Amino acid sequence: DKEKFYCLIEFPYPSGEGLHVGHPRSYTALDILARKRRMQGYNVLYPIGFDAFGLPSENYAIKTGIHPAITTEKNIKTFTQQLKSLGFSFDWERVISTTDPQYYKWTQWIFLRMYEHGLAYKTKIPINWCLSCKIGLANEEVVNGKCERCGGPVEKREKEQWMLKITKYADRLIDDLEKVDYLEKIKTQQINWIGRSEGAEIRFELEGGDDNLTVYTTRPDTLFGATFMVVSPEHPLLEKIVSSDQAREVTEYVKQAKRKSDLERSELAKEKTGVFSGAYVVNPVNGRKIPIWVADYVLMSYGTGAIMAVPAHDQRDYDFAKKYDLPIIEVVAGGDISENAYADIDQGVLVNSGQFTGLTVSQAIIKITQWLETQGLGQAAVNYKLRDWVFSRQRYWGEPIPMVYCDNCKSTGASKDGWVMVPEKDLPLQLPKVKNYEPTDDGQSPLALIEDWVNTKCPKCGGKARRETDTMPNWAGSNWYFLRYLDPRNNKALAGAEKLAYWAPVDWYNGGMEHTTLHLLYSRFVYKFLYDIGAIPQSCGSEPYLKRTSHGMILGAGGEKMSKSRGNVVNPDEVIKEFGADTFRVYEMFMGPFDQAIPWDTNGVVGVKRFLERIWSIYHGGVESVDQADDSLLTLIHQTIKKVGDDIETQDYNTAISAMMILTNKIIELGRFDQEVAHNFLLILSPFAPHLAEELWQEMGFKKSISLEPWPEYDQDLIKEQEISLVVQVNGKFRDTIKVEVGITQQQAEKIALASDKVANYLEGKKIKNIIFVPGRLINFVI
RNA sequence: GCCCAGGUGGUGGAAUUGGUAGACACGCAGGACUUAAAAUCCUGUGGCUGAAUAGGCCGUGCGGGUUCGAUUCCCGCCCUGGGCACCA
Repeated sequence: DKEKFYCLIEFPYPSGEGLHVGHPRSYTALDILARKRRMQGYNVLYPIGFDAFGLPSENYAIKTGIHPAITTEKNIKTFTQQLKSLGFSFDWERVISTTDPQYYKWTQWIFLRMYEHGLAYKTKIPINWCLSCKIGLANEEVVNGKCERCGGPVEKREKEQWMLKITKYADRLIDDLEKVDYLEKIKTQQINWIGRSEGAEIRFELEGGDDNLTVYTTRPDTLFGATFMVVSPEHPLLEKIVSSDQAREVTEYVKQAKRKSDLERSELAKEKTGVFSGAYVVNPVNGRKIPIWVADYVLMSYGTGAIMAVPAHDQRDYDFAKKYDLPIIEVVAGGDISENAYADIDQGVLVNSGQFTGLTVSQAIIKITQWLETQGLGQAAVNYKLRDWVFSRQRYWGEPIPMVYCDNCKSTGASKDGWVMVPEKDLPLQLPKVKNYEPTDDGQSPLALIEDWVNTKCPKCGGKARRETDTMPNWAGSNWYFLRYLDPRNNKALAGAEKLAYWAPVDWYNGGMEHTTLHLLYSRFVYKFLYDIGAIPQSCGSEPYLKRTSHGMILGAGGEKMSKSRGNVVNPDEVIKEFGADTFRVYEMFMGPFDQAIPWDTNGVVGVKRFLERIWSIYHGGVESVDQADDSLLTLIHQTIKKVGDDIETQDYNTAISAMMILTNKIIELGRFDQEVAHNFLLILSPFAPHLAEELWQEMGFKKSISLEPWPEYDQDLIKEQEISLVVQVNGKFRDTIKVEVGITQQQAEKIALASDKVANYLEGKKIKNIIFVPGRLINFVI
């Protein structure tokens, strides 16, 4: 009947390098919170697990021939031992690994439900293809447009991939942010990533052909200013419309674009490139003939892959028009288009726009869209930056996608596209053993070579069928892991309804800012889907995480990212061995503001070590233990209880520790303390330095663990200061402070302030024009 | 190029409904203890000036602005970190 509190950290990928000093930053922070919440009487869940599918294990297997499962098991053991040495209060009974078939059974189950609901589909999309290795590459493996393994050229190649329709949830992923308590910057990043925009789709007739070209624009009001059209090099109509005399040039340009990575395409943004296709469209509003260009700054993945270029009112179009000497027609007055495009939408009036001339931009957007609709030339449309999620990988070390392809079912119509689901009773579809972990020459996963696995019976018609050989990305398992913790051994469901109803959603989730747009968004999507199909009880609500905070990265000593190649990696085991687990924990919390990146500094660890040793000595006769210590210490301990408690809630761990250092220094300065101070200090210290606090607690004669004691309350009356020092300024410059009673009035303050010699010096012979009094803060004489 | 953060002493940082800039810690300097060193303890420590723990001036990335008063708010830049899919 205790109130539940579910706090969560992002579970680690158990890499071969072992625990990084960055991992414990987040784990310690929420361990402090978990311990405080337990002391406050909550039923706390603080679980840990391993996100163990992934590229590094697979690459290691390719290099050494050691099965990824073996590597993974070994790495998990190392991580477990390292995590345990830091004294985190994780629930070790609930440990999960995404590579466990009993776990990924449910990852596969979720995929099947998505397929059933039309959210999983196959389509052709471009992937990175290494021309010499003849395999598909992850973005991360493409470095400066070259293959990371062989250094050879990489190009884009179309490949059939499973996709998840996250775009269907785009609006809800934005709107529901109102229901949750995330750091504002996290919400902003997500909203910008989803990138909802409203505009119009407009059809342009191709000159001398039956086809038409549809563009998406957020500025339909500038339609009269469209002087050319740009299609992306991947546009499906391009081949058809290109004129014979431009064909060679266009083909060459498309080939070049294929070689460029997306990063390159964006880095070369300053100098725009493009070629004329030789074809024209007709502007529906004025019948003007408009040339069609091809340029790689237009992406097939956004909108329709084609834009109407309005150089007068879009800077990129402007640059392009200047470079290729294309006409620039002003249709919104208010700017100076001789220098730059005029893109302000809040002011400006239409010119050169026929019947729409004279309208404001916002009026024109509505009127022109309406006009397009009545003419059958286009309609209002919403677009998102967010794209559907590519869900398949041509890799071995991932969850097999539980789908079977059956020609027979396709021909009979039993399956529209030939794909048939593996029945739930056959899950988990286990990853078979292979001899070779390399993808095949034609870019298929290594699973494709295992004939007796690939060839199977169709679950629907019993005929010959072939299994899908792609596997899922590493995000598949990490999207829902927080639900499995609630019921980790359940083999009837991903988690039982009662357990879900009790524990879900997560109350506080902390993770890296780098996961804001991928993991965090993907997992919100998956959770919403599970909620929609009733796999999660209604009472849990439609958001997985009520609160989301983020920690900054820990960098190497020089402020650079820690990496093997830079040789600036700090091994947590060595720090723990030399300084102890509590020092390690407290240092990581003390080193700087929790949400910001910060360089590691071994010198700083020394200060924390001294702090903890001073505490030890206080409790070992270093100061006198008296019946009742000074009032000033009593005030300070209560102020510290408040400060530490508040700071844990706002994640200002560094100032909480600083407050405890101040308390320590005060006790040493006084040379004495009493039982009340001694007890309370250990209680508030215990979440930060659990080993030390527990040891001292036991030495004081307590039998029960300090972690089971209640969190101390502070006394409101005791923390109030009776006297304050009021700042006296003359013309805004600090001149003196005066000791005054808390509730002093302006008249009294003026009197005391004017009596000060220092102040009088500055006021002598001057006329006081104004006096500003801020109660409890300052008094300022303006002369 | 786009989105999100950040820039304060020798170093990590503290302080924001606008109100004493530099808490706490590291480092450094001086001292105590020691045969000596380490550890520990004490004192000092933003810069310039000054005999001064008297006073003065300067000082929170840069340039402007608002204000009695700006690290904090506004405008324009520069630099660093995280993310990226040129988002029309």
